[in-house]
Amino acid sequence: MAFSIYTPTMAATRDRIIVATNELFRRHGYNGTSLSQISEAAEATIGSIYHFFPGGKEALGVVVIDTTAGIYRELFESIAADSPDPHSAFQSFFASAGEVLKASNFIDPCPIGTIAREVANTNEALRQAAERAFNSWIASVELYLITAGIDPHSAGDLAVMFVTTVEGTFVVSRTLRSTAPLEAAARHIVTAIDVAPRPTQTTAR
Amino acid sequence: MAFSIYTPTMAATRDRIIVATNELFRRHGYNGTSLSQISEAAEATIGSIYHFFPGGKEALGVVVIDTTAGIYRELFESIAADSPDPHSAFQSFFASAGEVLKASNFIDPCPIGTIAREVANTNEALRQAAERAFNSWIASVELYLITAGIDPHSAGDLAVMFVTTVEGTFVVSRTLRSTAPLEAAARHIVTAIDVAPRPTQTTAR
DNA sequence: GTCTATAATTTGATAGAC
DNA sequence: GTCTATCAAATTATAGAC
Repeated sequence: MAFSIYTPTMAATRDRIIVATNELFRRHGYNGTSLSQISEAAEATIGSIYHFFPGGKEALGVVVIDTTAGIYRELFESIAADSPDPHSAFQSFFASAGEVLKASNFIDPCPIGTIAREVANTNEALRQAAERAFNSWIASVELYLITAGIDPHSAGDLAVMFVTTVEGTFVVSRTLRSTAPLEAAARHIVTAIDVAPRPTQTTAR
Repeated sequence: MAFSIYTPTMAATRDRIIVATNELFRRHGYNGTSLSQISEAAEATIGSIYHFFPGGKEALGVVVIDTTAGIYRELFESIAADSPDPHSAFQSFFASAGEVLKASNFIDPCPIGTIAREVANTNEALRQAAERAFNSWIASVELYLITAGIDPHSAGDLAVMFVTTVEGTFVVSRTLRSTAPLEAAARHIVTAIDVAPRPTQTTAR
C-alpha cells in the first residue's frame, strides 16, 4: 500500500475542506494557514467553511487532526498486516515514508506534530486532539507487537519509541532535505525489535 | 566607550529582544508570535527591534535559532565533559531535559524544531538556520562519541539518532504532558550506546 | 538608540440575501 | 448550502521627531 494520506473520490464540500486544510497545514502549519487560503484551495467559500465548522478554524483543526490520525493508524495497521513480522513491518513503514518524503520534495508527511508544537500551550482543544492521535498510534503499535509475540512490557516501550522516532525523523529529515536520518532511525528501531524479549518464542526476527 | 563599536545599552537591548523572542517562540512558535508581543516582553519598542534587526522578524528568527543552537550544543558538551562515559552522558542529558519539562509545566524546551516544521517549505533563511542547528548538534555528538572510543560509523548513526530522538520526545512528551516518552527513549538510546562497537579499547567506558 | 504615529494588508469571524 | 459584503482587530513594516 502506498504511503499516502489521501483517499480517493472526495467530492463533498466538507471533505474537500478537510483535505485542503490538511495539505495546507502540512506546508505552513496551523498559524501559518489562513481561512482564505483554505477557502481557495478547497474551492469553497468562507461561508461554507463556517457552515460545516461553526467552531471556525479551531474546530476545523480538531477534525483535521482526528481524521489524519485515523488515516495514519490504518496505514500502519495495513503495513503490519501485510508484513511477516515486526522487523519487516517497521522496515517497510520507514522505507515508504522516505519515498513519500522524497517524492513530495520534503513536504511534511503529517501535520499533527507541527500543530502540537505550535499550540500545546495555547489551545487546549487542539492539544487534546494531538494527544488522542499520539495515544491511538502508541496503542495500535503496542497491540500489534504484543500480538506478534513480543514481551508486553517491552512492547509498550517500543511503541512509544516508534512514535517519537517517527516525529523526530520527520522534522530532521525534512529540514536537512535528506532521508538519511530516517534510514538511521529505521536501522535502530529494527535492531531494538530484534533484541526485544519474546516470552513465547526463542528466535528473534 | 570611545574605542568600542558597542555601547552598553545597545548590547543590553539587543540581548533582551533575543531572549524574549526565544521564550515566545518556545510557547507559540514562529507564526504564532507577533512583533508586538516581542516588543512588550523585551521591554523594547518596535522601532528598537527594527533598529537591531533591519531584516525584521525573519532576521530576528535566524539570530534566535543560531543563538539557541549554540547554547544547546554547549549544554550537551558540558554534560558530556562532566560524564565518565557516553552511557551516563546521555542518561544525564535526558534526565535533565525531563526535569526542565516538568519544571516549566511542559513548555517547549527548544523552539528550533517547531520553527523548522512551520517554515521548512516557505522560508529558506529560517530553514537553513534550523539545518545549521541540527547539523552542528550531530557533528558535536558524533565527535564526542568517536573521541570516547566508539566506532566512527556507529558514531554517525548514533549521533543522528540522538538528535531525532530529542526532537521526537520533545513533541510527544510535551503534548502528552508526561516525561514517560522521554524516559522510554532514553533507555533505548543508552542501550544502543552500550552495544555499539568499540574497535580501539582506549578510553571507552 | 528610542519613541510615536501610521501605512497597507490580512486576519478570523459574522450577517443576511438567495 | 452557497454567496457577497463587511466587521473590528491585528499583522509586518516604515517614517520621522527627539
